[in-house]
Amino acid sequence: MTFQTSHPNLMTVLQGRGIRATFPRKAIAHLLEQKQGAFTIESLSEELPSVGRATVYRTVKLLLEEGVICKLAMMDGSHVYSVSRAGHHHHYVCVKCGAVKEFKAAAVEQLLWSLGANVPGHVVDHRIELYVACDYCLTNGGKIAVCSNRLRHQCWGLPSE
Amino acid sequence: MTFQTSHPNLMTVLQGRGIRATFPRKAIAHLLEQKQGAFTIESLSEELPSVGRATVYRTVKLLLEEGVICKLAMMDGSHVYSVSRAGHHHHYVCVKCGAVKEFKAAAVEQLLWSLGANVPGHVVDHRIELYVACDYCLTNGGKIAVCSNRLRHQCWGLPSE
DNA sequence: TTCCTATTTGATATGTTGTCTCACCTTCAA
DNA sequence: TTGAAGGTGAGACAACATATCAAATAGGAA
Repeated sequence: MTFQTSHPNLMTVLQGRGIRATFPRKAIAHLLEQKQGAFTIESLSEELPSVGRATVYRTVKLLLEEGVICKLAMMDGSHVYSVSRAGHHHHYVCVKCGAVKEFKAAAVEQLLWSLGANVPGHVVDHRIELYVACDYCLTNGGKIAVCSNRLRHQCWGLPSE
Repeated sequence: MTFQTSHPNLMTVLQGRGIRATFPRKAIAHLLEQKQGAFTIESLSEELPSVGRATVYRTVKLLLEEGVICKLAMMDGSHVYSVSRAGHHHHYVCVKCGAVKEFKAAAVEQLLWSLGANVPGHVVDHRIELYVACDYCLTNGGKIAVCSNRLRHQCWGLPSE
């Protein structure tokens, strides 16, 4: 398993791909460079009141398409975003404080590949998320709540007969 | 990998858990027993015009809490539901026709367990979804579209430095 | 069977999240 | 410096989901 934290200047990377460096984009890119955990579009919008809501949505969509941020599904189905600092990777998310960490694990890809071989059809993509209670939250009683009611059961089936 | 298809009478199971057998619930349970693939709340609502929309939402929520259906995240972040026919399991979803199949794979659980051991904190839950183009869609050119624009890249990071 | 009450329902209001439109503004190459 | 292509903000609109509340119902008690 590998963790990555460093990343180059976002706006420079985007300009290199032919994307115009407008004021809102620079502001968002600058903000994202400092983000450690997960964020929502609304939180971005609140932090940048001078940027229109529609533009925040548009820019986040652009950044997703460019692969510099990731969209994560929380346990309750809501979404958060996080800056993508590695190549293809997966996430673990603290269900209490919203902290997101990336991990890469060759074993995961290997396993998915072998699962894919058993699936009738052609595997196009996959999604893996680990939901955790992080060390900080465990030792602090989970007080830094961001996403309180996200801890819910899903996919516990009927007893098969 | 194991596939499961049979399931007991839904409403009976729910009654056994102290849930009242009202007309709308019976209607929804009956419909779900016949569902093979994924469905949305709107589609359920259309199939049951005599049941109020709010009640469909409420009942789906109830069934989720009871674990008899699963909520699946599609690649574009939208949601579909499917009847949960096994115990803990994962899904593969056809991104063209929306067909959903469950699978169980001990290897997955084993791997996730070992990943969890490397994660700082306590793993609470996980989510795995495989997105596929199913056999039917591959041989039929994917014409039975349900979820057309769901085939999109996610989580392709910046080159790490 | 009838009655009673807690639960459930449907209609509708409201909230949340995201997209669309369009007049105006900005970027950046020539 | 200039002009065209592209981007922006405000607000309308759309899709999806929850809250409210009077009326209806399920199902146990009598």
